[in-house]
Amino acid sequence: MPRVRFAPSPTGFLHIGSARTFIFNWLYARKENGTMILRIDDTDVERNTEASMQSIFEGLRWLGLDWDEQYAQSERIELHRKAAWEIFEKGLAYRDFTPMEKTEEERDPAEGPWLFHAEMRNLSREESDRRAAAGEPFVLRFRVPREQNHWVGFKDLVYRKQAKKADDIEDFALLRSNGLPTYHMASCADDLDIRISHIIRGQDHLSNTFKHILIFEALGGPVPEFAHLPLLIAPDGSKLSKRKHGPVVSVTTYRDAGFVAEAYINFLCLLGWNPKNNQEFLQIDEVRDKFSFEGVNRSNATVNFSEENPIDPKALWLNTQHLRTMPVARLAPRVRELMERAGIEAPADEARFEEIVDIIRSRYQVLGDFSEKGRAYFGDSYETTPEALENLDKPQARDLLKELGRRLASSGDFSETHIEEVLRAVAEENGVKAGLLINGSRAALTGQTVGPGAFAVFTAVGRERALARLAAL
RNA sequence: GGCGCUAUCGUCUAAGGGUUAGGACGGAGCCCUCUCAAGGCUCAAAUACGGGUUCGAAUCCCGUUAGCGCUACCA
Repeated sequence: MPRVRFAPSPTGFLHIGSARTFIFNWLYARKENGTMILRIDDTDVERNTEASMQSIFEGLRWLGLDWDEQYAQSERIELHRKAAWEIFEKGLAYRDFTPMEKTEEERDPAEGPWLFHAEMRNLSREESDRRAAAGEPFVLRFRVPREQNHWVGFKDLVYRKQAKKADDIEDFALLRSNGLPTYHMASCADDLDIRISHIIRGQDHLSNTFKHILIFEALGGPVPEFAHLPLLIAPDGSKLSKRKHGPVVSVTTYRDAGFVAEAYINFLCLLGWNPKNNQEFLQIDEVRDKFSFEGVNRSNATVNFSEENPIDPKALWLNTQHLRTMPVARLAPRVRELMERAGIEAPADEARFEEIVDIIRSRYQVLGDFSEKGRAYFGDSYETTPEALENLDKPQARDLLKELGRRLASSGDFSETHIEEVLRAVAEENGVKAGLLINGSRAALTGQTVGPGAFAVFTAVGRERALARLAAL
């Protein structure tokens, strides 16, 4: 059974690319009956913040996807260190006493790639131990094989066969001069210890994988399977960054814009993956059932946003699809919460509340529409638009609408069919087109010229309010 | 600079030797209609470039170009 992990480093909010990586890990774990692990890669004490950690959890909580085990790397540093020294003891790593500044100077890209300091790589164990004992600072470097034609390879589940000459890999660091493990060291030691079977992550790690394989092998552990995901990029082709692209890169932006998590997950899944059957509107369970790395493509996906349209239109479209089709019982609580925050006194009765939501939801795009365009359906504080006023100001409109109200008031029947009958009768008796009263009703009852069918509007607004609004004309 | 990855409509993508290069979003138009949506129909819109291989290439190979990634004692 596969064991997969999502390993964010808490240096910012939950990035949409990270969210997608989480989702793909989750999809695979759940599809294969595996284990989903959340590992916080918080080894960089300089940049980690508690706030960032919270925002990652906040984002994941909103997405509503779960995990089975959780670890924090910072609590496992001894394990990483032990692993590093194990590699050293096997002769596969060595101490490099070169000061950091000197190393930096020596690395001149124009001169070609830097691989290692020969003197340090060749230092005898005795000399190395002696200098270390004397307190001289060092970094522990991996001794990358230097025989002619040594290749490191693996088969990526998405990018297929990958191979690299060892001579194109520098002797990378395992332990810093302060004794703390580097990312490569910590990550691999943990993956081995936690028995990760599949590493599913962004393609930005594809090149790093060669180093990781070297570490896994040096530790004698099984080398996990790898699946790299194409990256999410901005319309200008650069990678998504908060500094450059602003809030579009944070998942909370979409939550705040009124997305239902189901829709946003759906959108993210479609970036770099497809079910091969042209289906795009999918529930997470369907994606899970259809998921395979075969369906993941290899080129980066552009998130389509601009100044004028900060939200990808396809994401918006998916949101409308989910909004109008998801079980009302699932949608209603979210709308309820929104109403409370907006200070709208919605009906307390849940069945009644759901009825209203169900009637109006099919023309809304985002949750916020319920508290904006939907005000009149839930409470009495709403504005009447100039267009609606025009409809009411048409000759006879107000009088006949009042008359309609009186007739409805005198009847116990408030069904849509009955309302329609009465309305058409009033129109006919007075020699006006039904449209005058139909559009007038909508204007009178909601203050708007757009919305559900006029008779449904009566039901949605409710008898008491509807009659009051007609009477008040 | 070195190494690696990638390249189909504006965007997400399908087609892994033979298709009028398909679908979706977005755009335009028509139909439906009590409004607005939805829905149905139609239209515009793509194989980066150059060479091969082949009877035949979006698909395979090579090169060019472009983008991205790695090249840190960051992750």
